[in-house]
Amino acid sequence: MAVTIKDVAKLANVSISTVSRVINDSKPVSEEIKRRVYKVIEETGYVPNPVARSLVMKKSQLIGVIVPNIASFYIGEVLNAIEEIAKTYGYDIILCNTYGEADQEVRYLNLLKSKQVEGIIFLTHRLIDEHRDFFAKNKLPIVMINRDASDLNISSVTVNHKLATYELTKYLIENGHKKINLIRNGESNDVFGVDQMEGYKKAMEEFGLEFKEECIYNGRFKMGTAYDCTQQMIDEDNIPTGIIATTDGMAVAASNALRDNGYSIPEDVSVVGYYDTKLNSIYRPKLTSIKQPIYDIGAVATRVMIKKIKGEETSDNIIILPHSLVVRDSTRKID
Amino acid sequence: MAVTIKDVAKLANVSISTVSRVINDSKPVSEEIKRRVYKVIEETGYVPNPVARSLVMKKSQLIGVIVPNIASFYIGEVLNAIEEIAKTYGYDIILCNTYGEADQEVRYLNLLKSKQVEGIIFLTHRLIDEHRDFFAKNKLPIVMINRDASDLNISSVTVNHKLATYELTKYLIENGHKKINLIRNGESNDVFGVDQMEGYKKAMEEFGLEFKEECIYNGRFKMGTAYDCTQQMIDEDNIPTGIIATTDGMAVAASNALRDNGYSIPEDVSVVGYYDTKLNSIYRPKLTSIKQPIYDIGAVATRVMIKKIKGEETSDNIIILPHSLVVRDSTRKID
DNA sequence: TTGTACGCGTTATCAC
DNA sequence: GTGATAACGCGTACAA
Repeated sequence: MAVTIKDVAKLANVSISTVSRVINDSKPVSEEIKRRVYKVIEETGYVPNPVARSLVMKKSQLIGVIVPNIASFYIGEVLNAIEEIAKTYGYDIILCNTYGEADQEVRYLNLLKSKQVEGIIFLTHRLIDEHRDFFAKNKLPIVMINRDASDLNISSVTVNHKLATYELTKYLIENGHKKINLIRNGESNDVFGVDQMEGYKKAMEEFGLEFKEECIYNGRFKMGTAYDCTQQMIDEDNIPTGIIATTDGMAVAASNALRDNGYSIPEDVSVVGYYDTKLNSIYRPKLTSIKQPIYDIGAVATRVMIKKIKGEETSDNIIILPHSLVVRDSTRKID
Repeated sequence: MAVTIKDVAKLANVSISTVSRVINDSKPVSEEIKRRVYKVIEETGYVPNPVARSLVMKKSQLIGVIVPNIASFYIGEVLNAIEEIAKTYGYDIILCNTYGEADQEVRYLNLLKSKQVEGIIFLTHRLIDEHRDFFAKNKLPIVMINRDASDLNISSVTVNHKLATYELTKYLIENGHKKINLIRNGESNDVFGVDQMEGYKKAMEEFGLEFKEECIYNGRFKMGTAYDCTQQMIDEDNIPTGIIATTDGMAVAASNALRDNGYSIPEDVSVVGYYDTKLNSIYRPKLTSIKQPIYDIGAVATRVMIKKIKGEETSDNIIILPHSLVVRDSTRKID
């Protein structure tokens, strides 16, 4: 059996409350007794039981994190940040992986709540009614990553996806591209896919290029879907001079599909990615992409979360972090 | 305030104990009362408080997981598996990231213990005395991944790294390679690096090739270190016909270093990886590598953990999962 | 400054 | 079959 506060009290010849005061520094205790208690704690190796503490304090020092897929460079890096910052503030994280399934997410929201987590950091693009129900019914602090949720009165940390996609499209246009296909995330209820399309559309129209539905391909955050979309372009004889993909991974998949069909990047087709993950130090040609402060996104989200837990008013409901266009070797100027 | 068992009892006009019996199905309760209780639970949305439950049961339904870096394809995939299987059995996981620092690992071992986790899945290669101390002093169920720890009487799930590296080396030798450099993990206290060297050495000697110290380069599980090692080979004019890297990522980095110096893969140098992560669907040329059942490693480890938690005797202290050599485009036969 | 006693939400032991 | 009641380990009014 582990040593409890009771044992410490007995050994130090003081009351339980005094021990509690010493370890929490909650009320003044005479130096002598303090020393005595510390000595016993030292000797016995006493560690307060966080479960009992949680029960009475109604605080668990736990933050729930819901993500769609751990095995992604982007999410892994975000998790690195969340975990690191949370630990700094004495919080631990409970990890929930959903494979992007909305009902799974809702289940985890409820499960985490029942586990008494003090807040939930939520990484998803799609929001369904059950999500909204949960948010409405529970005043649990929530921070969304990569998804503006200010309409739900939920804090979020993200970059401006619409603007970023606009810049990406604009860059291609300014480099002579006229036929540009977009592989976006086409899942229903997904604002990310909508943002991308709007950014793309805005740039096209701004430069007097026609927006065509058939240039929009719907993928699903999986490399395979981008490969298939690209194969479809080829099969449909709808090959553009530039392809904008939803993620770096999907840009890579698109590139590989092109290559497997005998096309060269960027000689035949320019391809751009998104997120600028570590993938870019791996794949050749290096991808032109939108660089995002991935670690910072996780770090800022966690700091906002901790502020909310502590009841401090957070100034903004949405924090937009800066992004930048990084031009590398997967794109070229055409005439 | 959340509704408690007390509220349910009152509303259903029964005692607390009866409610407890109903929700846990621990003792017979008359059908009628059961129905009444269920009805109240339904109406109030009552959910048992796991914290209170943990306190009395001394069980937290929590499994701690310690990993060196979340943002790695290998670890991400292992985590996917751990999370999925754990959830299946009603366990949640608390994630701890160490960046491979041993003292950080020890700190987390203690922290997790104090958090009342029921077991710890531990992914590391290096073991120092403080680790052993912890294992000796605590009878908490531990499962090690990727690291034989049977000497510490700790269960582990891994592949046979020595054999795998032997096979990799043998494959190169059989394809005419005589000068083969190994970029291994050279951190102190790391058995993985030792296994690799032994496997490499065994193959070399078996085929009558001299084992030379200067063919061993010490990296550290980071792509950058493999890049540097390779650059060093070039600078030292110690360029082999084949390079064996510690991980796929490091193989890619080595390849990129070679390319940046004007060498082609596999024309000038054959490069092989290890782990066969998703990287291999990305990088070109596709890497020859050792394929491992990554997801299964995590899944099996979690199942073993749950068995240990439940006190079921696990037959083996070490579970070796199969690996296989996958030949792709980064290696070639030479004369 | 210190100690007593209660409560947090459950489960489990005992009576009935 | 059902209901009090004592734990579980801790924080905290309240009293001293």
